[in-house]
Amino acid sequence: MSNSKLYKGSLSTIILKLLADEGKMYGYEITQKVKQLTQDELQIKEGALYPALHKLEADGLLDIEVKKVDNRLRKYYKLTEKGTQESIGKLAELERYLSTMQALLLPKTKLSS
Amino acid sequence: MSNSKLYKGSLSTIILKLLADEGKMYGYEITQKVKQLTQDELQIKEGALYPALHKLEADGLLDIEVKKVDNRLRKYYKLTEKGTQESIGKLAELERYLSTMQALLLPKTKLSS
DNA sequence: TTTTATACCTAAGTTACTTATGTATGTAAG
DNA sequence: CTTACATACATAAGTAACTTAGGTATAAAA
Repeated sequence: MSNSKLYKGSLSTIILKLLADEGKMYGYEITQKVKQLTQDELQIKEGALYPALHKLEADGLLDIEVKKVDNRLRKYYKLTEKGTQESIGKLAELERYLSTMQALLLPKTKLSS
Repeated sequence: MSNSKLYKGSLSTIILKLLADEGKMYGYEITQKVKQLTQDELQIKEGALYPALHKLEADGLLDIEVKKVDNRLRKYYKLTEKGTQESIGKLAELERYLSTMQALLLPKTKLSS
């Protein structure tokens, strides 16, 4: 993948899912976590990530907590209650999409008419 | 789904896959086949389909054969040799994407740290 | 005769990315 | 010691791939 445009539309869902799992994360950490979980297959670009985080925050799905670690700034994000609700819905939608795509790809790979 | 933008980037792969399965299809038939295979979950819009077909043809992946059935025009598309090759690659890429996404969604749904 | 289905088409608008840049600190390498 | 790489944030401009909205035309159903 890496440069495949296939994941378009799923970035915010990925972010919400990671935050639901990890509690709180900062931007750079998210990019590294995604790389790790996907074995470098999916590289979240900073130019995509930060605007996405800002939008999720503006929509009231995320809260920010700024910390200074090693004299470097970190902006930790965590889900609001609304964000938790939204993450559930978005995850369900993404999972439905994935199985829909599976259904599209399977026929004739097997033995159907 | 229906209106979800999640499938962005996968339309041409879907077209190639269907043609690999069915041999030849016309545009309208493709929209109906996708609806049927996905139980109305995924609705290919004509505004997306026809430009995609034209592009695939321009790229030398599809051949056209025009037929008149019931006094109505049909443009049947089928894979060229190049199109067959491309469909294999695109399908592999899409399948890799799907399992990558699965990998992203699984952790913490289970019992991992 | 109006709607629905079949069958094609394109232009304009939108969205969500990529690419390219920029700032700033800390660490490793040469 | 200075250059490159990693960490950590950010935005602006460009692009791709859709959606929306319109158009033409025939046939069947209401």
